[in-house]
Amino acid sequence: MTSPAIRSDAARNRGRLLDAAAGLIAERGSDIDVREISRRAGVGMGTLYRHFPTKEALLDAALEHVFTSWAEQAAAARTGEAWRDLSTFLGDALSRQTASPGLLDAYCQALPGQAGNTARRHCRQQVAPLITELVQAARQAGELRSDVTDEDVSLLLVALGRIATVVPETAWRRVLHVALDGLRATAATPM
Amino acid sequence: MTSPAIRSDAARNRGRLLDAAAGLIAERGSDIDVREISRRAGVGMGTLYRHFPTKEALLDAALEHVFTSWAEQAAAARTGEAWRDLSTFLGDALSRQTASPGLLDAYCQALPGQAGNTARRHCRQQVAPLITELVQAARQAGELRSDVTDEDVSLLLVALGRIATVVPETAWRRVLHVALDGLRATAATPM
DNA sequence: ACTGAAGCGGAGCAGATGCTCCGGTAGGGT
DNA sequence: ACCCTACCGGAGCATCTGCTCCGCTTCAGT
Repeated sequence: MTSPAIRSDAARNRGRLLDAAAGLIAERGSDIDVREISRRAGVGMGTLYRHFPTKEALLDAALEHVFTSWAEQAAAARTGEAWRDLSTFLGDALSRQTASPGLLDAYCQALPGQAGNTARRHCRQQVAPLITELVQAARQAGELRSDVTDEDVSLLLVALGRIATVVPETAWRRVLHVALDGLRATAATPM
Repeated sequence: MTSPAIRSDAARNRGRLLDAAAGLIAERGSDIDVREISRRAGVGMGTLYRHFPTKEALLDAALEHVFTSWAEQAAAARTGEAWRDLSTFLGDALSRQTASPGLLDAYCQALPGQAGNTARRHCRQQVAPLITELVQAARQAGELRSDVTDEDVSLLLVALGRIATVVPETAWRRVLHVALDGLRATAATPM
């Protein structure tokens, strides 16, 4: 019959490769040597390229896991208090970025208008709807200024992500605080 | 006599190398091939390495020019209206970044706490005093919130620099607007 | 057990990139 | 006009990195 029945070692190695790639992305961003990925996964290079047509494909697959769990945890953290939810979402996202520098890099590569890479775009779509919801809720609660879009918030997040990898947490939290104050309805100055 | 008297062709070639490097940094950031620099300068690789011990040294020298002229033009644009000066400084800096993606990258590499590279740090010091002045003036005028430091503003600039290279000007100007609103004394929420 | 096809490992290829070396060239003081 | 020396150019070296190739291994259906 047509029962391809994936071999057990193949499945195991595929998982190891994804874990290794995700770990390395977390530690050092998306600029990694394929040899290092395969070494960390405990497999050979041939195995890597049997499972993924290209290095980029592997990184995309690994990132998708990362983004999915980010979206899940962020959704679970919602309390219903709109403003609080929005600001903790941003703070948590930046914390996450501090711990794994590749995260918002990947998100940035998926911004509309960026060249190509549909897989990265798919990563972004794991989180984008959540941002839209948080923004809408905060706006309807009258706490977020009404002329701010979800894309503005996305961009703000990506921007802050750059400094989150570079300066200590106390420093970027100050800037986040300022940015949040700028997002408040009470601070609005005509665009 | 002790008249080293730099040869004319040497001086000319050194200038060409600096121009070529600055141009390429502007167009594509700091990740450039030495072969391309020397080709654009119309000289050979040997010439490049006669004048600069390393690629980094050449880039540092080229960036110093760029930063100097940035600082000069920004200082010349001051009007005395504190808030206006601060916000146009930020807008102009981001415009500059849009035109030459390597700019704030270099500035970012010179942030305190970053690893090494004294030359890059020297680049930052071309602009840092100006930021300090602008921040002090705006604060004394009572328009900038009092709990914000010049380093906060630097970080904000670097952060916004990331998106300035990636989305159209209308998009990053919106985010800048929000950030500026957050900097206003009237928007301040306790840190 | 048996067997054959899917899977595995890592040497090696091709191209990119920072830098060096050295035979030849040309500036500029005499 | 001459010559010495600083200077020039670019072939070539060493290294890195994404990817392929192919002989050997191991799973899983019988």
